[in-house]
Amino acid sequence: MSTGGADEGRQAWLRTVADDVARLDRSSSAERAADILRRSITEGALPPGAQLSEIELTEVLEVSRNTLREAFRLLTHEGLLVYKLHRGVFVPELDERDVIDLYRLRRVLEVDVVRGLAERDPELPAGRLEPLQADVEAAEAAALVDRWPAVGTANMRFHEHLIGLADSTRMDAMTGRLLAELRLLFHVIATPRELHEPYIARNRGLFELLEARKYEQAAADLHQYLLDSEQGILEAFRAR
Amino acid sequence: MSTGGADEGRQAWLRTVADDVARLDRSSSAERAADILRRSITEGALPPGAQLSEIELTEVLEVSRNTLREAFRLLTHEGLLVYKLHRGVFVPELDERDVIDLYRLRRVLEVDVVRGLAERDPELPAGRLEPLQADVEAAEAAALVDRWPAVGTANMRFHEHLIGLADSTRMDAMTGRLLAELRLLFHVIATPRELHEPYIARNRGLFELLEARKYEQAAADLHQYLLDSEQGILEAFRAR
DNA sequence: AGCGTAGAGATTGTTCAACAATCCTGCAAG
DNA sequence: CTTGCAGGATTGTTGAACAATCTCTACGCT
Repeated sequence: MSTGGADEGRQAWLRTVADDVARLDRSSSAERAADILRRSITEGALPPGAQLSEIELTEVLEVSRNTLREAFRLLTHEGLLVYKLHRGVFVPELDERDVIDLYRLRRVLEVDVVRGLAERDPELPAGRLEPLQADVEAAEAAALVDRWPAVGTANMRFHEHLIGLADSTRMDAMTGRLLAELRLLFHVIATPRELHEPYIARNRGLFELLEARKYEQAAADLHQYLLDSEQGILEAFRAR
Repeated sequence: MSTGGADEGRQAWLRTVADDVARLDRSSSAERAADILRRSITEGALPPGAQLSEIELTEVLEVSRNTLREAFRLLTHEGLLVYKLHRGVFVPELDERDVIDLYRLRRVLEVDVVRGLAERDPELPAGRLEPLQADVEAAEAAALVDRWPAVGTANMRFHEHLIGLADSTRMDAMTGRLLAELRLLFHVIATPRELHEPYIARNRGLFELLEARKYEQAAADLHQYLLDSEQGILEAFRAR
């Protein structure tokens, strides 16, 4: 086995392998069950307000009740399910106050991340923006073939990667939760095109501002962007 | 039964009762076990890095393994425990990067809350600051009798109530988690007095600024406050 | 008819005991 | 010094059982 290569290169290699191992290991029946349920919920198969019966799901997912309940707990703490004591678990029904709450946090966190980039610009390695670019292009490609839910997913991933630039595990965790709840909101909206289309171009604009290192303007744009997005969802909500 | 009283008063009364019921109903065994463990951890009986054996704890807490594992999950999502697959649960060992990460988030959230108070000042009902005042006084009283851990608890509660002013359930949840992790950090620090004492007066100062509705200055003070606090913890950390 | 109540049936909350899968330890071999 | 292999201990998962609670229906009362 070659011991060659700079220390830096070797560590990066090891880290990559460690990540892969962690991803494989991440089995655990409960988490696998949670993955399936998470997708069902975020993709709208389980509508808000729906109850998840334990007995039915143990049969479908082929896990025991105890394991299933552990999966429920996982999703509960992500905000994708709510427990009602002695009555079961339900897909939460979010209302306008939740929209406002979610967007308030999104604005605080995302704008701060972008603003913070200015200070640590020098230490940002090249290629750090590549995931953002990929998301922008994925959204544009999906729009060309009228796959609006896919556009929405790509747009969300854009924001996830944007937060990722901060290198803060806790921000990543919070954002994951916030965006999961946001996805919940999207399903009560009838017109996904009107909802997502305007933000394809805005994401590209944001990306180009970041690439040009105009962080302050990017932060200002993002702030307005999120205000507009919030308004759009609130209107769709009131018109439902 | 009297139906008298203003609507406002009646609602407050109902809410109080509802809270009590919820507290009694509080789904029991798993959460009771979690409560005990939470206290053991936040009070330092279980040091960072310690492993929690399932068998031992089922005997001590007198619950089944499944229930205990549910309690573990609860605490895991509060950040007070970490799971290592097939190896067990451990009290997390936080390092300097975690301190920086935690304080970055605290600054973002708390400063934003205070700044946001300016806009919604008119709709803030009177007496909203009372919990903060109580916390300040509790800290001062505890300091007089040299109970520094109690001072730390009161100071934390001050920040919890500060965030509470935003009326954001999600911010409350995040703050709960952040402060729980912070408490974890305190136990690797040998000198609780030096750690907490300076912030008794600063909390009072902050409270008085809020009372005087000088929100902008309060926000600026809080920002510096959190920077100083972060620095203090980092120094204690490096000197350990 | 309207209202409150009792009871049956279904669902969730919790426990227990057992087995499977994985990790850690110590030791022997190369 | 590293590698490979038992053996023992711990965690992961299951299924069944029972208790507690909720929902719904049917009944009786005013």
